[in-house]
Formats: sequence, structure tokens, C-alpha cells
Amino acid sequence: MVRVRFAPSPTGLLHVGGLRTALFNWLFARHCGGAFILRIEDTDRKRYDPRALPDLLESLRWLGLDWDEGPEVGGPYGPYFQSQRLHLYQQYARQLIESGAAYYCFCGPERQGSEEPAQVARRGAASGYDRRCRWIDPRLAAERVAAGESAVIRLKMPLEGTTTFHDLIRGDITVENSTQDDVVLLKSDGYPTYHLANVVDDHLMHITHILRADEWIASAPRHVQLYRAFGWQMPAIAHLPVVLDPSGKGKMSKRKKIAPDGRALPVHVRDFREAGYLPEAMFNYLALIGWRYDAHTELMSREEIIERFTIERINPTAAAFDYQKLDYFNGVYIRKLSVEDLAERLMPFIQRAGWHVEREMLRRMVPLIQERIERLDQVTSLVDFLFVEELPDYDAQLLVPKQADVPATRSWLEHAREVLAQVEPFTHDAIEQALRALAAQLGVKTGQLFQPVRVAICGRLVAPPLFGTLEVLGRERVLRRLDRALAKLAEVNPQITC
RNA sequence: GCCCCCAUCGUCUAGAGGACCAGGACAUCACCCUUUCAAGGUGGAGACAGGGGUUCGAAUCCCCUUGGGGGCACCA
Repeated sequence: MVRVRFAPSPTGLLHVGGLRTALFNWLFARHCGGAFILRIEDTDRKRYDPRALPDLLESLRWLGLDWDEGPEVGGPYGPYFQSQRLHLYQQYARQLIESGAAYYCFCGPERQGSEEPAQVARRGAASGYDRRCRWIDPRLAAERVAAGESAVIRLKMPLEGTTTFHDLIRGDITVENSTQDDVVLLKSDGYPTYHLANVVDDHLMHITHILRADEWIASAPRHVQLYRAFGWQMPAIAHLPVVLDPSGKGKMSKRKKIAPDGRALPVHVRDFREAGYLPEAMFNYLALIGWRYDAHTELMSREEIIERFTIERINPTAAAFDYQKLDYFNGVYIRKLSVEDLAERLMPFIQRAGWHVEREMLRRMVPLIQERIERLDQVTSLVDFLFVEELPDYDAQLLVPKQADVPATRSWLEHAREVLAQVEPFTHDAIEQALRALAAQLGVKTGQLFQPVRVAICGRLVAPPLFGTLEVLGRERVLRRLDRALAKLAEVNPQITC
């Protein structure tokens, strides 16, 4: 049975890169009918962020990634928090000491941390540590530890030869052992490093496949050596391509980016939700970063993606995160929603804008905007005029169509007011019929007539479709706004035209 | 600096030696539809990083160069 895990560190809010890793693991598990395990790698006490765990669980649930074992659901191989498994790591680290695969190191952090990266670079070593404690007699080292001296445990990497592992996506990867250093497995505070903890837990939790981010390739040889030292079989492993910044330059950073239109681009999962991205759109788009079903199919349901997802079709190239394409996907999914459903999802955004809206009003408004928004948060700027009693001030010249003048416009608006005061019922179809008839009667093109009405109603040139808008707004407010437009026109110098 | 990974339109990609004067999607441009804006429809422009091999034949295999990315913590 396939068993995979997503093992984030609770050091901050979950971002898209992490979510994509989680998604691929989840997809693989669901495709194979295997288990998806969530494990919390909280072994860094300094970087621990209490907001992280709730945010993580909420983010995964938002996308619909359920876990079979892990926090809140338990499982046969728990606990699923590494901070609750310290005794295990300590026990296994000691085992490595005894077998001679690891050693105590007494060099304090100041000794290894003192070297500047530039110095390390010049020296050409893998790290600042020179292995001095590797050669201490083990019995002597054990005595020092027993005497209470502070120490870490380091892995003895082979000094010669090569280490090779098979990556499911990239094939065999080989490194010279001489380029590797002796990593710390157990810190002096008794906590394990990632290297030890992930190997011990993956083994104890019977993980069969490791799907993790690209940036782990460099430390994979250590993990190979660790499995070897323990005499355990290593799970199959695949390194997923990293998610790059939209520019394609560098990893997707956790710092917010600014779009050309000035809005902050989301990076954390919760920000995507707040910006009005649908989880189903996100799911679909994220699946396509580094994975593809075939040459033509991009829009797929969750079920289709699960059915089609295979590791063979993951490609190794890093991919830039394309917000424009995500927006397109989101627009597609918004248009697929039922009116009821979209209204429901829009409600929080309306409320956030501080507007009071009846559910019924919202429902009637939805068809006006459904194919005009790509993100839920755009609703507010599209239909703001529906939620205010009085329109903010606007330029009276907008009322006057090109190739028309103020007197003509006034006359059209007066006629339109008359028609709209009488049309019965005040509904889309009746309004359309009446206004079209009026245009014909006046001998003007429909566009010529509709523009002043639209501006009078919405305060701007670009707006949702007119007849529906009039209906939703209601006769009373429509007539009031027409009166105001006529008043504005009366103040305009008739000589000036657009 | 050292090690590793990667390399097809601006972006995401299809392509596992001949079916490719390279296909799709987003973005972009034009036109159509049309009450504005959208949505939708049609069409256009747009790529195999460079150089060597291998082969009858290379986007596809090998090597080098270049470019990009990742790593080099008692962080994950």
C-alpha cells in the first residue's frame, strides 16, 4: 500500500509552494488508493510560530486535502508531531553512535558559525565544519558526554567514493562523498535535525514514497547514508520542481508581490482565499504546475485529476507561478457556479465592504456580474452603485454620447424617464422592450440612448448590462438618478460636447 | 567559490529519432457578436539557448559552452 506524507514545519503561514507539494502527495495517494499522512516537523524551537498549525490545517481543508493520519485524526503510527517523538530520535541517534556511524561533536555553535559564507566559499568546503571531533576516541567522547559536556551528534559521511540515489523524476543522481559534510543529526538541546527526524519517521511510519521539494536534492545523499547506517530500506523518492516567482527568477518568495494594478498578490494560501480565489480553481491550476495529463487537457475536475495523476508525468523543470492564468481558471470556475452558489460565496466579500445586502438582492445581482469577475473580490468595484442610495459625483459630460450634444441628450433622458416611470412590470424584458421602442421612436441608435441612461444609473461608462441593472435597482432609485442626471445636464454649458 | 538540478513561444506546457516548415493553454493583437464592459466565436503574431558529435534522419541521444535554479546552519 502506498503511503505518502506531507511534513511541513510550523514556522509560518502555509504558502502556495507548500500547498503544491501537499497537493501532489495527496493526489498520488488518492490515485493509488493509498494513505496521505500529515506530520508536523516542529523540531525548531526558535522558529516555531503558533499561528502556523491552525493555518496549515485550515489551508489544507480549504483545498480539500484530507489526511488519513495526522493531527486531529490520529493514526496507528503517532504521535504525528515530532516534538512528541524526541525519545525516538535520541534512541536512534545513540544507536548510530554505538554502531560507529555517527559521533559526538563538542565544537560549540560559535565555532562552526563563526566562518562567513564567503570564507567557506573560498575554502571550497561544503560547510564550515572541519570534522575535528570525528577523530576523538569514542570511549573518550562517551565519557565527556556522561560528564555533562554539551554535544551534538553528527553523521559520519564516507570520506571517499560516491553516493547514488534514484529520483523518480530525474533518474539516478550521484555525488562525490568528498563534497559532503558530517551533518548534525541531534542538536545539543536534544532535538533532532530534519535529516534524522525525517528518516526515522518515514521508516517508522512506513512511508513508501517521498515527494518533496526540489531544494532537498542536495541533502538526499545524507539521507541515503542514514538509511544505510540504520540498515533500512529507503522509500522511493521524487523531487518536485520548485515553484518560481512570476518573473521566473528565483523561488516563489514568501514576501508579498505587487501586481501592475497595485494590488498585493497573494502568496500565503489564506491570502488566495481572501482575494476571492475558488479552491476548485486553485486545485486545478496548482495541479498543472509541473504536471500535465496530455497536450490539450487543462480544465479538469478533482476526480479527473486524481484518476490521471501519475509521477511519470511530473516534469523536472521549475515553473513560474502565473497569476494571470490562475485568474483565467478562477473566472472559468466562477462562471460554472450556480447563481445560488456564487451568491453564497460572494456574501463575505460584500459584507467585508461594509454593505448590507439581502440574500435575495444578491441572488438577483449575480447574473449581472457572473461572467464579469475573475476573482470574488472584484464584485465590490463592479456593483458598488447598487449598494448606495446616492451616486457619488460624476462628470456630467459622460452622459453625452459621442456625436450627440447636451440638448439632445437631455431630451432623450427626459423621454427615457417618462418611459421608465410607466413601464409595467419593472422587469428586464419589459424595460428592454420599452427602451428599444423609444430609441426607434426617437430615431437614434440604441447605443446612443443607452449610454446616458447607463451613466445616470451607474455613474460611469462601463457597467453591467443595463436592463438587468435597472430591474435590480428598482424603479424608485432609477427615477431619482435620472432626475439627478437631468439636473446635472441643466448646469452644463450646452456649447460643450464630448 | 564548490556541489547538484534544469533548459521548446513572454508564461505554463505537448513532444520519449522520421507522423513537427513543432501542437495546446494563458497573456497579446485583429475581426465578428453586441446597449458599455465582459463572456463567446474566428483568425494573426510568437519557441526547440549556442556549438560540436552519433545517425540515412535529432526538439528528441552524447559532449562542451552559456543561461537559469537549488544547496553548502545545532532551519526545515
